[in-house]
Amino acid sequence: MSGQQAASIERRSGVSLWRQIADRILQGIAAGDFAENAALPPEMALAERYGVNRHTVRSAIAALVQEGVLRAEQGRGTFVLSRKRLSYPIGARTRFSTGLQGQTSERHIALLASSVEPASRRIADALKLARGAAVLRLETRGEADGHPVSRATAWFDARRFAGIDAAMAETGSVTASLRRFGINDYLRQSTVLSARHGDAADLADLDLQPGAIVLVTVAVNVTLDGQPIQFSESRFPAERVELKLSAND
Amino acid sequence: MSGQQAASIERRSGVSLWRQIADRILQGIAAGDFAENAALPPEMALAERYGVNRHTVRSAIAALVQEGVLRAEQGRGTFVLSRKRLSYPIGARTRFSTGLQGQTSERHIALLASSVEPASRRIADALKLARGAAVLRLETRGEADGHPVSRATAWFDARRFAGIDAAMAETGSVTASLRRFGINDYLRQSTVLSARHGDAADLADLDLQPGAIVLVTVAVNVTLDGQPIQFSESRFPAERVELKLSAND
DNA sequence: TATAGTTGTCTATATCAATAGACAAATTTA
DNA sequence: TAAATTTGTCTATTGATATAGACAACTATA
Repeated sequence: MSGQQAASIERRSGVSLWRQIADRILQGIAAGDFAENAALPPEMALAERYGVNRHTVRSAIAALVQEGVLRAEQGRGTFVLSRKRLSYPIGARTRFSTGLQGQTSERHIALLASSVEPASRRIADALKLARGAAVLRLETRGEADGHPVSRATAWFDARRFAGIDAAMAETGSVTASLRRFGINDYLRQSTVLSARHGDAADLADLDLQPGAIVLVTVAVNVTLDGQPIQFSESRFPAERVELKLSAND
Repeated sequence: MSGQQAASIERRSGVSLWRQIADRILQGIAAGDFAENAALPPEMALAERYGVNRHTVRSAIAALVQEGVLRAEQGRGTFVLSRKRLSYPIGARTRFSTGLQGQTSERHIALLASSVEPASRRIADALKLARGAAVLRLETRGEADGHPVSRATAWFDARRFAGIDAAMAETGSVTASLRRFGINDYLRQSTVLSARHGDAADLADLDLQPGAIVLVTVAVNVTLDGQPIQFSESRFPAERVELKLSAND
């Protein structure tokens, strides 16, 4: 809960104090401890609150200014720029574009790369294919109002969905692409969720700073009669996206 | 996906190289790149793989030995101790004990603290109470086979559920405690998921090292006719728990 | 227009993090 | 037994991190 954070700065943890303080400030903004568009407490006050030197606080602030979270103005103060976290709904009918409707004015899926490869055991099992069967792998990035909000790797049966990469590149939508293959509706069969630090590729693709956290979902989509059609792993930047799980639908 | 991690060690990120490499090794274990009970590659090989000095790898390994993830034996190698991630199911009927059945031999919820407080706007809204109405806050820790797997803060209507703290302390179960108040079944209405670095209190309660990631769920439970009875925020250690979202029930 | 409060810049010092090289100690293999 | 492999320990050097203090530059306010 907000306000519950005690003196939680850890030394000798392998994470520098300025990065820990930057993370705490981010949390504070997310929790509402630091209001948007308002001034942060002065550097000296923050230094006392966290039990560190003013210069250490300055390093944290400099990093957040660099990330576009804060704006510092000499003589006036340091201000919180407004940036709401997107709420990405996950349920039986999880759709990228539909899910973010109302929160963004524009969104689409960009195809970064695609390739055909033999199915690993994990993927073959999920798609109910023979091990080693050809699968089409799509590397995609979800973008909303020009900002990356997801980075996904998806696998399809290469025989059944030959050319879905071209469809994705053209339409920018999984739903629209599947429709070209006669699939007008599909359901999410399973979702497994975890979190970790983003790796270099994720950080680059999602425009994140080193140390940023990504939410990871591993999901299987099926047709209405339960036939698996898509296996995917998606990474979401935790600082910009939260996942809203819908119990029903 | 596993094996896809490139040279993702970032310098000058505020996160030390040895901590990043320790995290990478943890990921590698989770992803199956490093098999359990088997030897890790030699320190020199890891140093080359990650593009750092052998001593830096040694620092990472030392940290993981300290955390109980690895065991190093002079002359033989460094070995991965077995520790599977628990898979915690989240769905319409999310139950702590039932959900972990089959994965652990023993599990219960320990009551750390409880207090009565006026409902904040967020809690009043979720529980459909008047703002400032008395709510009972329970601080709990979920434990499985003696290891902490969750840390939750839950709020109940203090009038309707007076004494549920004592019931929790006695039964170690939310489901059993609610039964004493005439509630034999309940559903999860909503779950919102996010992730962050654990704060000091979380780290202490969940027995985590600084820098560890926690998965955070904010959920509302309701009776079968839709009456909200519980609002809760739970923190799960990402290195030990994954969340399995069930589409249906 | 002073004055107080705030961010920005500079110097200096101590500790941590990372690299480099050498060799010891223990284990496995030929 | 000898050689090769692997972890453990030591010294030394460099750069990043953190602390400390002083003062400049800028803004808002009395």
